[in-house]
Amino acid sequence: MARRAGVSPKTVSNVVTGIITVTPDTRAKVERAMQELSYVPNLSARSLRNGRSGLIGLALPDLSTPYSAEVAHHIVEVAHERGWGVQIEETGLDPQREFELMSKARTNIIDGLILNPVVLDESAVKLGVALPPVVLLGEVNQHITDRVWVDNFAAAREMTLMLAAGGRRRIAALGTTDQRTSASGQVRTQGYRKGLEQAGIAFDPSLEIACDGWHPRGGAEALRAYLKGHDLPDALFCFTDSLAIGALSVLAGAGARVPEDIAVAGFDDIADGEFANPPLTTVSFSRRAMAERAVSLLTRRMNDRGVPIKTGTVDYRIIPRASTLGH
Amino acid sequence: MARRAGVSPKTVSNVVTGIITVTPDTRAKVERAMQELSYVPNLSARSLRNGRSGLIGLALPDLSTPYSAEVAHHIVEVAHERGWGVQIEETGLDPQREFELMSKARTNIIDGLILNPVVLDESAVKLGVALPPVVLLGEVNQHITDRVWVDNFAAAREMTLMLAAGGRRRIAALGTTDQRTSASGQVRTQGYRKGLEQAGIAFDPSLEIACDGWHPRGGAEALRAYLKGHDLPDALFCFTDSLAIGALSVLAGAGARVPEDIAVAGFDDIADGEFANPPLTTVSFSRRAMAERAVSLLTRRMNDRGVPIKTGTVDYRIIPRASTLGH
DNA sequence: TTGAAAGCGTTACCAT
DNA sequence: ATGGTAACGCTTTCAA
Repeated sequence: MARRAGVSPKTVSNVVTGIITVTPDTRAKVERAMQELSYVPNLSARSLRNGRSGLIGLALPDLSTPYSAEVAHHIVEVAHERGWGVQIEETGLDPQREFELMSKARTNIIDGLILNPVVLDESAVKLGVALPPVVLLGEVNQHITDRVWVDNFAAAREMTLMLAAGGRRRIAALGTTDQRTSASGQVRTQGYRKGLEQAGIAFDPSLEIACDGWHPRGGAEALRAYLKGHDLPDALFCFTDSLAIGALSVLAGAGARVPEDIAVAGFDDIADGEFANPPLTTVSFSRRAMAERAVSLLTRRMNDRGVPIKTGTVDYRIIPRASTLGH
Repeated sequence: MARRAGVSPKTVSNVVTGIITVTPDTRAKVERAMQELSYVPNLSARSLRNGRSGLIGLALPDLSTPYSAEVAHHIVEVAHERGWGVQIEETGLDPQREFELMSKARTNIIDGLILNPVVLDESAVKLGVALPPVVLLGEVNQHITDRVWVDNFAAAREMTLMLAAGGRRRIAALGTTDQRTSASGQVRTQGYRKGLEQAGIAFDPSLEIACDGWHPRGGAEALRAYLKGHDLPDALFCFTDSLAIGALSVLAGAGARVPEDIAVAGFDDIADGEFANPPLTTVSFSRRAMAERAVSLLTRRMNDRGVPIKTGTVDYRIIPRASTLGH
């Protein structure tokens, strides 16, 4: 009780929050007392009292991947600028975990949740009858809460068309998945197929290479196995920069020249892609913009739960680098 | 007040915490009531009452770097296994921010803090008179609180010796810094110098390449500038894998062959290093072990603030890969 | 084994 | 402009 050390019981509150008018005299007295006692307000009490903790949750599949790390970085940064703290959770690949987090959001330790679902399709979200303020990040087949997304379909299609325009015909895709495994993966697969169609290239299912996880190792192992039984394609569209880094490693080991023998493209524009060998052509979009939209939408919904559902779109653009240039 | 919906006012507490003996009958009644009301305990209230929030803070310089991301991933994972939530903060390169966070820890929203300082030397920590439970991560020149570290000096020395043993004589270091900029950087610099000495190689200050930030871009720019005014060294010890990735990119652009013309080594063993082109020799240590030690030490201190200061050591080992093999 | 009451530190409301 | 009082939801202490 810092209040004992000076004057009043709750005038201190006025001073701390600084909203109500306080006599300079009193304010000074209180401030001195606070200093002497090195007073810090108790956030738990404040949170209990006014129902807001000042914390938002951020749930990502796997924090250790460069893409997630960049997302987390920007969310934390933006949240901090607006006075919010961020509690981080990892969902792994477990949809159950995603559901748990939405419940936890109701325990009043966090005021809202930014969720980057992997597997979450309509069914999983619907379960949450009384949803806390939630903003979904990325490609999700549902429209029952706010979300921020990038048009993965269009981007994948455009990238495929660009590869075709460069004279490539046997364009393989690395990282294809079904809907249950990854919403983004499925959408990118569809965009890739549409791109082939629009380029007038016959669809060849043997050019779709599935893999186990969207990290370099998964990409490397899948491609290595693939090359044992197939000829080298003349282009490889990796659904993630991380996959592409794994693929480049395998191609270098196999003596395939990039981009002369095979063009390689990625998706996400992670920081390391520019410094890959060769530098990686990719789909880029602003993480910062994504974070700003997400936090804005969340703030908006936290202020008024009944506000209509809104979707924020983040623009993308293709960045051509050496990994696909020339032929 | 879930309690109204059944029986008792605080028997519900007993049921929830599950510690005290409760009649199966009553327990069932309460549990049913909880279900019906979809009751969730209010963590803020609990936290206010018993002085613990169940949250720990994790403060890292920059979450978007692969190294920090991996550390965060493991800390979150370990903390979660032990029932803790993790609030993430970024300190940037701002020592002021590090100090702020220690104060915030006293604000009762987090029970303890794991801090990975960049700049924090003795002076900065000393200021915190009433330190919250804090565990420091990494190389820090102070011993006034618990910490978990890797012997950067020995590792850097050993790596330098290994490069020398491979026949390299003009061994450059990329990422050297002074003490104010980075504690780890300075210690690695000293280990590098010691390694040269032990290998009988004369110290050549022109082979120490400073750079702006430990990310690929910083490494690339510093090395590119360096090569304009200097001959190619025959080895390059990068103080971070990220720096090495930037360096490899520049070397490839300059037509230098790795490892034939120049050996390149890194530090940290980030996931992407294995898939660099060529695969990167590096200093490896277990992030998981680091996280476990850190959380253990923190838990220990949170349970008893007066316990003696303890230091956890995480072993390292050098992983030779293609970037330094042969000559 | 369970109930009643007090109090954790804050802020909102009402009174002064 | 300031003080008093109550209440947020939980757990601990004491009593039944």
